[in-house]
Amino acid sequence: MATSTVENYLKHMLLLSEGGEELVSMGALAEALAVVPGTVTTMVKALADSGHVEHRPRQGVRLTPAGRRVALNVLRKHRLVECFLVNVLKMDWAAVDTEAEQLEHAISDEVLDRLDALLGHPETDPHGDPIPSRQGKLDSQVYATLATCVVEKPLRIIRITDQSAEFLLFVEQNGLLPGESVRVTERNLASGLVTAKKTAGRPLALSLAAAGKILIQPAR
Amino acid sequence: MATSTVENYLKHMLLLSEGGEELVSMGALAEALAVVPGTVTTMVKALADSGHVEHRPRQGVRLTPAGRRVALNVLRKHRLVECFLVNVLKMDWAAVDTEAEQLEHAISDEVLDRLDALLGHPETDPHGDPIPSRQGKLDSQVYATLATCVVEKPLRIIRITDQSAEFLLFVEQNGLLPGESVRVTERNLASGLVTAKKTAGRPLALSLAAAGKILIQPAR
DNA sequence: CTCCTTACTTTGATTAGTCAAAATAAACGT
DNA sequence: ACGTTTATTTTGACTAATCAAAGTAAGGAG
Ligand SMILES: [Mn+2]
Ligand SMILES: [Mn+2]
Ligand SMILES: [Mn+2]
Ligand SMILES: [Mn+2]
Repeated sequence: MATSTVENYLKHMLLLSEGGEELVSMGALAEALAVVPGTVTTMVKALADSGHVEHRPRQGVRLTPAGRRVALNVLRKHRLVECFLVNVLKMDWAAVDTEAEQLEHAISDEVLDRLDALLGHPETDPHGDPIPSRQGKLDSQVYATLATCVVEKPLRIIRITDQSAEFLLFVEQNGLLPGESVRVTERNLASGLVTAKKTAGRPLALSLAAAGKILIQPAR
Repeated sequence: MATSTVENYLKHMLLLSEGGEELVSMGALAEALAVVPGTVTTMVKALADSGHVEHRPRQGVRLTPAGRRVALNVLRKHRLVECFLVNVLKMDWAAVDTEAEQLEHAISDEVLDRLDALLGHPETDPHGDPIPSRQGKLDSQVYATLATCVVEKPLRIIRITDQSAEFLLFVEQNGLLPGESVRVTERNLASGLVTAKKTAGRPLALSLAAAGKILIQPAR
């Protein structure tokens, strides 16, 4: 069995390569895993030996099909656990990522399947992040964000791509949860400010950086 | 935070001293944890340094109040998780011990509290094992067993003190679950056989060793 | 009392995962 | 093209947890 350290390495590689086939840089991986770069080099060489990754020295690293399989399974556990914590245990959506970070390594495939059934086979977690299917298919659709969308068109919020408790709390308190309707009333590149407005609410100012973490779709 | 290894050592010390204040032998701990005795000696000395246990060289080891506190919290997690797996996820009661062995180290106190509420604050797990209270109180009542009880009196099954899947499966298939009514029709010390009979069922033969793992109470 | 058995402890080695700091390679700017 | 910056790799050391095997202490059996 893969240790939880190995599972974390593989999962973060998957997240950092977001669908595509690009190489993940050692630095980015070190940053994501909160370890020093030398540690990543060492671990990646071990993961290459065990056939989970392909290591291109001084360029980066890429998951093999075997490594991707493991990573998808861990990510599926992570996101289904988040669903469980929010929908069944009624926990705060800002707190569940930390919990799931541990639980993703502790639940068996058997428990995973039963959780999935209990929850009614959800396709996204509470943050709108897509849940890999049991067969290992992961939705990789690319969405616009509040920083890139057209102004004044009605939008639907799809996903929040920042798991930090602070940001999620901010999003929640301003009613920008996945599923909500919103539109951008103004975007000023010079000041770096975006103004968003819910159908029945006062305008809300966001930095471009923050707006870029809120994925949207044109309202149907 | 205590590592999961430390949590396992402390939990098993608690289980091996069953309520009382007796010293736990190093050999028994090694057996329970499936490690060699030398490993236990080393770990116990470290646990003594961290104030979790008191080590009497060549005699045994005992939990300090601090160590007992940790152990009770882990045991509470273990048994509540078992309840969840059986009552909510409908898993087989013979399989949940293995699952809980991992999960007991991965769930936070916050999740623990919410699970407890979801399950309606149960007092025992699916095997009849008492669940330590949030305040650290553990029921230490001593029960008779099918090997020690009086013959022909009506009994109620309270608890099964063997977590092995084989034994639990056997118990389940013969309807000896906690809560069921039963009586001992015969006990032969020479042959080491006990015969038990449910109100509406044919007689069942058990070894004294097996009968001793089934705790009972006189039916009310 | 002496020897033996048994449980326990010690010692030395191993594996997984990590960091600090030095070494190296590639890219980059002038 | 040359020196500089930056990312990556290497090296040496450390912690937690483990085992194998050798050493030691106590408690009987005679
Ligand atoms: Mn994790
Ligand atoms: Mn999420
Ligand atoms: Mn455990
Ligand atoms: Mn149990």
